[in-house]
This record gives sequence, structure tokens and C-alpha cells, in this order.
Amino acid sequence: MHWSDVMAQRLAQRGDKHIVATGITPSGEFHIGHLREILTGDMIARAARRAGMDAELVFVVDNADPLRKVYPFLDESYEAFIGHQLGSIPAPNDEGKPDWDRFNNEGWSYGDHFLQPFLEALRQIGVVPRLLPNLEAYQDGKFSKAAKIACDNPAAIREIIERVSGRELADDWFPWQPLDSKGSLDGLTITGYDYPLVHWTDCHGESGSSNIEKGEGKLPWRLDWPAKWGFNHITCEPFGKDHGAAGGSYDTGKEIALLFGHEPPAPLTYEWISLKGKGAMSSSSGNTVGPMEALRLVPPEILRFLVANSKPSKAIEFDTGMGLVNLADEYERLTARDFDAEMTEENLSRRKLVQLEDAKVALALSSVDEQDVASSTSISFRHMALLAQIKPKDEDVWTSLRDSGSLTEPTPQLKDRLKRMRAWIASEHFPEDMRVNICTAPDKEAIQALTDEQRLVLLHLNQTLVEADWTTDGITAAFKAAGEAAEVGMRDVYRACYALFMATERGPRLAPILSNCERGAILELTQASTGA
RNA sequence: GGGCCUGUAGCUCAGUCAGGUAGAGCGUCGGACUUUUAAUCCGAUGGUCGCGGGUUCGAACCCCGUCGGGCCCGCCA
Repeated sequence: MHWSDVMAQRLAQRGDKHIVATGITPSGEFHIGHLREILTGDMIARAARRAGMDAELVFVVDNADPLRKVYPFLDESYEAFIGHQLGSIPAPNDEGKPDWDRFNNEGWSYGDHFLQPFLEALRQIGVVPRLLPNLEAYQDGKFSKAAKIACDNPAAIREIIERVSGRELADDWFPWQPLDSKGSLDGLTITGYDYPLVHWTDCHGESGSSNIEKGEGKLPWRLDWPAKWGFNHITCEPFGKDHGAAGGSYDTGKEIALLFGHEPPAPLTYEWISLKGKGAMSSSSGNTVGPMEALRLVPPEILRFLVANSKPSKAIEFDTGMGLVNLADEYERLTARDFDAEMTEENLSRRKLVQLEDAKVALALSSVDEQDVASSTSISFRHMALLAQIKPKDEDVWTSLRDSGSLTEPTPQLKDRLKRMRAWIASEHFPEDMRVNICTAPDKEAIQALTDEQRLVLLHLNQTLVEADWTTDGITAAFKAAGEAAEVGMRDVYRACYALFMATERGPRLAPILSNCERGAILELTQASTGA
């Protein structure tokens, strides 16, 4: 059974109405690791709906979290905002400096700045969750009930955290973090509690009171999380493995949730996505591929497939090079198969059946449109990569595909794919192995590997190419003429040509490529080969 | 120190929850197609399931141990 169905089955035992939560702190540029969080939630919700339940996906924006440090992309003036909540400080402008104008006029915050592009990426990938901004939830008093229970029972909370996490809390620890005189959550000392006020002194020598019902502070993360489960009625939540560890925040959270008076959600721990060869994705180190960048290169359904086809417990290595080609081609091949028919075959082993089922579900989950079943484009990623390189104009690509009978009219999906393909080819991520490279000088080794007859072809080619019309047909005719003159078959002609032009034994059809190359350079290359 | 995830074919991984003859895709090799847009089709190839014990008629799967990789137990998803 596919992992999303396993999860749906678990949910079915709890009830038939579900809210699947995801949550991210908008502290910096979002990356595809965050995409796994959202897509995992999205796929669970889809699986639940497929199983006949009512399921909604929500996205908690943790903009009540404080700025932890001055990241490399920030101006040092952000030093003053450390400890301040992400939803209440200005966004960085192009130079990394606080953009006060937008903040004052439009209320454009640090959190908004990083959230917006991510939401756009989500839309493209077919995920439109209900947003739950956390800072606003505090200000609206949604945390009041849980905050009161926590502040009324600090000993009980402390006991849970210390026992479950095995960590000792400071003597002056209190289950509420007030905002200080400057708006920071750091460096305060709690001096007393009088519902609904938490009294404090800060590091500036000021003192004051924080109303826990009005968002004048927040719950520490280990309480904040279970509190949200309650008033948002969360029944399921996938989260990164950091939260899933024994003694981690889910473990303490599920006990604290009971204290707050509700059941913890069904958990699902997922592994990180790392960048192939570059280690874990991290916003602060700049070692990221942003969702927008990824989507510029990769069709959304392929990105979905990557997540759908990997069990959550498996770490994913995101490879923007050959790995992507293989992934996309596997996806293409799967769309062309008829799983229902294959599953009715006799003598299917249980193992094989499981494999077919999982592939079928993963494919369905990869579709950007939930109602839509992925249709086969019957054009492999490889092939498209080749055409995009050979044909600078889109129309020529479609003509070529029409001629080979693989298409009548390009669908919007295909046009979209070609657009992304061109971006990919132009980027640093495009693998060298896939690049069509025409030699600038004869490759001696490749030419020496030819037979005498084949080398003879090159000699004649020198002549026939000079006389050729510089078009696909003209060049093809020149190849043929050279073969006839050398009295060898076309197989030898092509062997010789690939050795000369690409230093390979085989390759894509040469004539169309050469017709797009500069004639003089090719003739020069041919001439030089006869001396080699 | 405590815990979680992970190790299966050259590669990417299924299969472990319900023990019953080791699976898929890619790759590689061969053949076909009398020029193949790195194509397509067909066929073949391929694994002491990290290692050692135990339970069992039977273990990739359950139990114990051990080694390697990743990670968590800090108010950092």
C-alpha cells in the first residue's frame, strides 16, 4: 500500500473529518525541503479524500517566531531585530536592508517577503492550503485558553518537558515568553503572573506586563505547537525528523495536548531533502534550490512525483543533473502504462502487485490537478532536451514532433514543459552528458578508432559537404553521396560522421544539427580531419 | 549517554507492519529495425538482502548483538 493510503487508513480510525496541518517558519528563502512538508500533507489529504473522508490542508505560517540571527543575506542593521517576531519586522530590500516604506505603508513584513514566492510556487504545483498566520492567531486571542492552562500550571508543563525530553529547564523558566519594551522575546525575566498578565523585566532595565490573551508575547515552541493543534482542530500533521525524535517536540507535545484538553494529531515523520553532492539544504548557508528555481527547470508533476514516489522515511537527494532526466523519464514511462490491466494478470506475486499499486497511486498523486489523471505525452525528457537544443524556435520543435508522428498539436502542458526545458538547458544545472557538443577540432582518438573504409568516407565528405545545400536535406544528401563515393554502407558513414563531429560512436540525427551550425566551421573541421 | 531513520543487483529503490522459491526501473550486453532526433522493440545479464548469532519446518522480514551512513535529545520546521 502506498504511504499516503497507510496514513489515510490510520485517519479513518479516528473519524471522517480531517484537518491536515503543515507549518513553516518564514525566516529565510524557502527551499524544496519545505516543499516536501507541504506536499506530504497535500498527499495525505488527497488520500483521505480518495478514501471518502472530508479532508482539508492547512498551512500554519509561523510568523510569530523570532528572528534568530542576522543571516548572510541580511544587512547588519537587522541586529536590532534579533528576538523580534518575523511578522512584525520589515522585510529586507534588494540590498538586505529593512524596507521601512513598504512595512509602514502596506504592512509588508519579513514573513510576507519570504512567504509570497513560496505560495506562488505552491499554486503552480497544485497545492492551495488554507493559511493560518500564527502571529495573527495570537493577536486574535486564539491561544488564550491554552496559554491560561500553561500559566496556571507551570509545574505540570515543566514536569512533562523535563521527563520526556530529559532536559532540565532553568529555575526561572516560565511557559510564556512576553515581548519586552523593544518588541523582543529574548532576555526577559519573569517576575510574576496574575491572570491574564505576566509581569517581566527586560535587559534594558524596563519592566512591564504581558497580556496572554492579546498576543503580547507567545508560548514557547513546545507549547505553541500543541496549542495550535487544539484551536485549529488538527487531526494529522507531517513533520521533519527533527521533531520526530524521541524526546523531541512531538513527544512532549502529545502529552501537553492532553493537558490542554485535546487529542494530538496523527504524526508522520519525514526525512530531509538534500542537494546531490552538496549536503543538507539550509536557508542560512545559501545551499539551496528554491521552489521557484526548481519549478523554473522542473515540471511541477515531476517534482510531485519525486515526493510521491519516495517513502517519507527515505532521505531524498535532489539532483538537478542526470538524476532529473532519469526521474522525468521514469515518470513518462509510467504514464504510458495501464496498471489496471497489469494488475488483473494471472500469477501475479503479492510483491509485484504491491509494486504496481504503489506506482499507480504515486502517479495519481503527481498530477497537479487532483481530478485529473496524468496523460502520457509520449515524448521523453531526453528527447525533448535534444530537440530544445537543436531547434531554437518552439515551432520547429513541434514541426519535428509532428513529422515523427508523436504529436498532432502541442498541449499546454507540453508547451509549458518546453519552456522549462529551455530554462534548464540555459542553467548551470543542465548535465554535460546531455549537451549536444559539436567538436571544434578533430578528435584524433575517435577518428583513429575508425576503420580504413570509414576514414575514406571523411575524405569524400570533405568534397560533398562543400557542394551541399546547407539544409537538413542537403546535408543528408551529402552524407549519402560520400557513402556512395567511398562504396560503403550508411552505417559506416554515420559511424565516421559521429566520430568526426561529436567524437562519439552514435548520437542524435546529425543533419538537422549541422544545418543549424555555422557552415564555415563545419567545413573547416571536415578539412582538418583529412590530415589527422 | 538516550533515541529515531537508514544499509537489498553496477545505480535508484520496492518488498520488512500480516515469515513461505529474492522484485522493479535504469544501466550493461546481444539481436531486430536495410540512416537510430543518445530512438523503439525483443531477449539476456545481474544480489552470501551490511555482518554475527538466535527463534522457526522455513528469516531480507521476528529477537539479540555488532559495524557503516544520516539525524534528534538546545525557545532554531
